[in-house]
Amino acid sequence: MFEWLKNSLEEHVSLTKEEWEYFKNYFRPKRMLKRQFLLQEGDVCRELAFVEKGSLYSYTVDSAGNKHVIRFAFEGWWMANLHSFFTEQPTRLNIEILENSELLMLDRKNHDKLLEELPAYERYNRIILQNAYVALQQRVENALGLTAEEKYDRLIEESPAFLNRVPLNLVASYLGVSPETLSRVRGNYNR
Amino acid sequence: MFEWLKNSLEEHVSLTKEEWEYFKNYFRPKRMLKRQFLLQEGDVCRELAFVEKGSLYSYTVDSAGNKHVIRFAFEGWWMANLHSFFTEQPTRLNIEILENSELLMLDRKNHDKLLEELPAYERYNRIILQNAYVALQQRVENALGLTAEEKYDRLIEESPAFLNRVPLNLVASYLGVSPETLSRVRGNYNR
DNA sequence: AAAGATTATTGACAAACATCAAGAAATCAT
DNA sequence: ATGATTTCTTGATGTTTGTCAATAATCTTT
Repeated sequence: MFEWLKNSLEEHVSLTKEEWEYFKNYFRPKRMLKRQFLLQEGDVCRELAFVEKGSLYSYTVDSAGNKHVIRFAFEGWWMANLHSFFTEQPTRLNIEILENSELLMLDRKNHDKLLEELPAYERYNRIILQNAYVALQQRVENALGLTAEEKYDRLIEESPAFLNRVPLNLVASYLGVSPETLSRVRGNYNR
Repeated sequence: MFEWLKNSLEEHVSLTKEEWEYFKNYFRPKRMLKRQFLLQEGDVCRELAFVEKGSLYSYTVDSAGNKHVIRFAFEGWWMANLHSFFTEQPTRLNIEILENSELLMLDRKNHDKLLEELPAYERYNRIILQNAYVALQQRVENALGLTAEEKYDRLIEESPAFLNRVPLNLVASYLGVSPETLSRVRGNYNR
C-alpha cells in the first residue's frame, strides 16, 4: 500500500526506519472508483493525493462547457490543486478518477507538521516541486505555437505511456486540440 | 543592490541579521545591457539569476526559426533554466536581457551550500517553487484551448504590468499568437 | 534633426483547425 | 452474449488564425 510513496521518498532523501514509520502514519489511504470526483469546482482542496494505484486527471470547464485537461497523474505522482490547497480558496478545477485508484491523502495540518518536524520532508517537497516545475515548463514549450501534429509528435516522444491509459478525447483536450483533429493527425501516422 | 532579494526572502522566512549578511555574500552582482544574452542555446545554465533591476525573458527557437517566449522576469523574480541548472545538460533556451538590468547571480555550488547550511533557504526555495508552479499552471490553463482574444483578455486581467514593459511582438509570442493577430485583437478593444 | 532600425498596424489570401453530423468500433453492464 | 454507453473516425463546411507584403509609427543613434 505504501510502496510507491516509499520509493518516491527514497529516491530523493534518506529516512531512518523510524522516521519512515512516523511519516507514513500521517497519510490516510483512500480507494476511489472510476468517474468519482476527488475535487469539484467550488470545493476547497484540503488534501494532497499521492497515487499508489490507478490514475486521475484534473480539468477546468469553460463558460461554453468545454473541458480543458490540465494534468494526468499515475502511480508515484502527486495530485492536488496547490493554489486552492495553500490559499484555502475554492478551486476552479475538477479532479476526476480515470481508473479505479488507491490514493494516500495528506491534509494541510499534517503536511505543515511534517514540514516542521521532518527536514527530509521539506527537502523532498523542494525537489518534487523542482521536478514538477521543469516538467510543466516543458509542457508550456510544447503547448505554445506548435501545430496539432507537432504537439502529438512530442507527446509520443516524451510520454508514450499516456496513450495506453488515457482515452483520446482527453489526450486531445490535454493538447488543446479537438478530438477530431487528433484523430486525423493520428490517421496520418499509419500510412 | 540587495533590496529586492532581502524583501523576497523576508516575505517567506525569517533570518537573523547575521544569517542575512552570511547569505548575501554568496551572490555575485552582475550588470547587463539590453539585448545581451544571459544564456544561449547549447550553454549549460550554471547560475540562478535574481532580478534586482530591469527585466529579461527566456525563449526557444524552433526549426523554422520562430521565437517562442516562455517567460518574462522583472524585479524580484528569479530566472534560470532549472532543467539545465540541475542536470548540467546544455539548454535549448535562450535568456535575453529586455531592459538594462542588475542581477544577483548564484552558482550551483553556492546554492547547494546554502541549502545545506541555511534551513531557511531550503524553505524559501520550496515556497518560491510552490508559487512558481501555481503561476505556471495558471499559464497552462490560459494557453490551452482559448482563442487569441480570450488569452489577451486574461493577460490584461492577470498581469497588465507586462504590457507597459514588453514589446507586443514578444507578448504575442508569449501568448502563442502571431503579432498580427494580437494587433487585431487589441484593435477590437478600442471601439 | 535626420537616418536607420525596430516595432506595430492593416489588408489580402491561404492554411490549420473547430464544429456539426453521421456512422463505426470498442467498452461496459446486465 | 446482447444491448447500451462511450469512444473513435470520417466527411462537409465555416471560422480562426497564420503568412506575406506594404505602410505607418516609434525608438535609437549619430
